[in-house]
Amino acid sequence: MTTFYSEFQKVLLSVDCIIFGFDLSDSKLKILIGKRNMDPGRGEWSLYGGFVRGDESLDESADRTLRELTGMHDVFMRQVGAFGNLDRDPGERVVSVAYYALINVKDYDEKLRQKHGVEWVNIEKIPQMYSDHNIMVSRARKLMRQKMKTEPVGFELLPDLFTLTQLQRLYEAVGGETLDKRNFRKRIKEMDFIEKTELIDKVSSKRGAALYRFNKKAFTEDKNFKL
Amino acid sequence: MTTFYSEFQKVLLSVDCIIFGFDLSDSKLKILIGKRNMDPGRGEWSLYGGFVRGDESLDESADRTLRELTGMHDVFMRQVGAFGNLDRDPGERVVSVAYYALINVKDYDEKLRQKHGVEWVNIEKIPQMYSDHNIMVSRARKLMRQKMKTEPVGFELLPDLFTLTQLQRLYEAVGGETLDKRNFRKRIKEMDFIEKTELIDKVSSKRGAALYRFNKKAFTEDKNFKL
DNA sequence: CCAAAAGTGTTCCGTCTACACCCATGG
DNA sequence: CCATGGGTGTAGACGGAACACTTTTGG
Repeated sequence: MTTFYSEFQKVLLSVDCIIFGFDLSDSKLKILIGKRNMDPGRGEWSLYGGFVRGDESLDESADRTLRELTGMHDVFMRQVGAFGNLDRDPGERVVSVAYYALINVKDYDEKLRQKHGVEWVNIEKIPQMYSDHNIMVSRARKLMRQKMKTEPVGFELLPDLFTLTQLQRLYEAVGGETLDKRNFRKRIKEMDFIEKTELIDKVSSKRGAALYRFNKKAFTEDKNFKL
Repeated sequence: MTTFYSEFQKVLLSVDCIIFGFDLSDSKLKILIGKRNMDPGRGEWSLYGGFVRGDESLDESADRTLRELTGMHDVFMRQVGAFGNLDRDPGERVVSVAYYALINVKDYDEKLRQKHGVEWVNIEKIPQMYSDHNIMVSRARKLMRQKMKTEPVGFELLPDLFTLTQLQRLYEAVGGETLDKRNFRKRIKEMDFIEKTELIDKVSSKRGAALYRFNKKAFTEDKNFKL
């Protein structure tokens, strides 16, 4: 390979994933973190991450890392940014590119989760983490909240079929404030791409709640979203 | 130095700067670009950039790069993101972190500009550029627009003293739509941190226009912005 | 029979938008 | 004296926020 820039120093590149999930049982937004099992920083809480290979783009590396952890593919992911302070890694210099992902918790194989030693932690109760990971999380959260408000990505955090109350609880968890039920439902009704099905969910309530579905196809043609 | 991760491949890191300026003479938003003077891609239009040194953080590297080009410091800069597609650099692999900056055009020494061979180009008329630089610009522009709407950073693009018409033209250029003069001024009047001075600008009009100033101190105490 | 969640409209208020004329001055 | 940009207020439309009761059914 031709080398044009040989006089410059190279650095190690890693990706770190902020994996958001929505816990339907307690209506809390959570992320996956675990105890670091390598030096430096062994034993500290940490995001799941890995090094970027020479044969993959940053996005591909993030995809692969997430797949390693969860076995899932075609997951909604967005870059948070690059983190490159000199002191961010006590060993040698590592620049890390953070990504956030939105996954449906129920699609995540519990076995895999345990194997990797990660757990779902309430976004409001994230412990002190390794290096700059807390900063990554707060930046990711801000971006994710912004995205959720302006684009229909919240459905990535829910099952294919969901009740309106579940959807509302999700938006409440993300926005950090309770919402008015009637106003919320009024807005939903105006979005044709959120379709009511004939199915009834009898788990979460005695009376039963209508199940809804996000029609991605209908959205691309439609295009008006605001929550 | 202790080496923890020696088995992983390292990559070259660069920063690229999207430098926004507002041209008061034609009320257009512009960025600084030049013809690339190194291989690969010699002669193609390109953002100004440079490689990250081993002894500086990413933010510091972006600062330094901007200072090299403009001689300016304490400039408003924000990271756009990391760009790391495999094919983005025809030579060897280079991952680039893009930053955007907002500068007051008149603070930029014309001699320095010519020395570096860069010019101000209307944001609406950016030519095809080297590698993924066009993508960087469009991403930067989106972030910058968002920032301008929600935080008082537009003043970075103007002289310390400015007329309301200049401010309005700036927001029109950024938003891509003309604004109503009376509504615009009404909003300004509600922001106490935009202070009217006793000074009159006689350059841009015969009658003369009041000059305003952004009071940064008053803002941090105040905190309500919406344009 | 009652606890618990689902479902459903209307009114009010504040915000945003549209809109037109007089003023001051340099040339 | 007129062309040019500076400066000012109001009314109507619209969208967002507040708000309470009935329904269904499992236990």
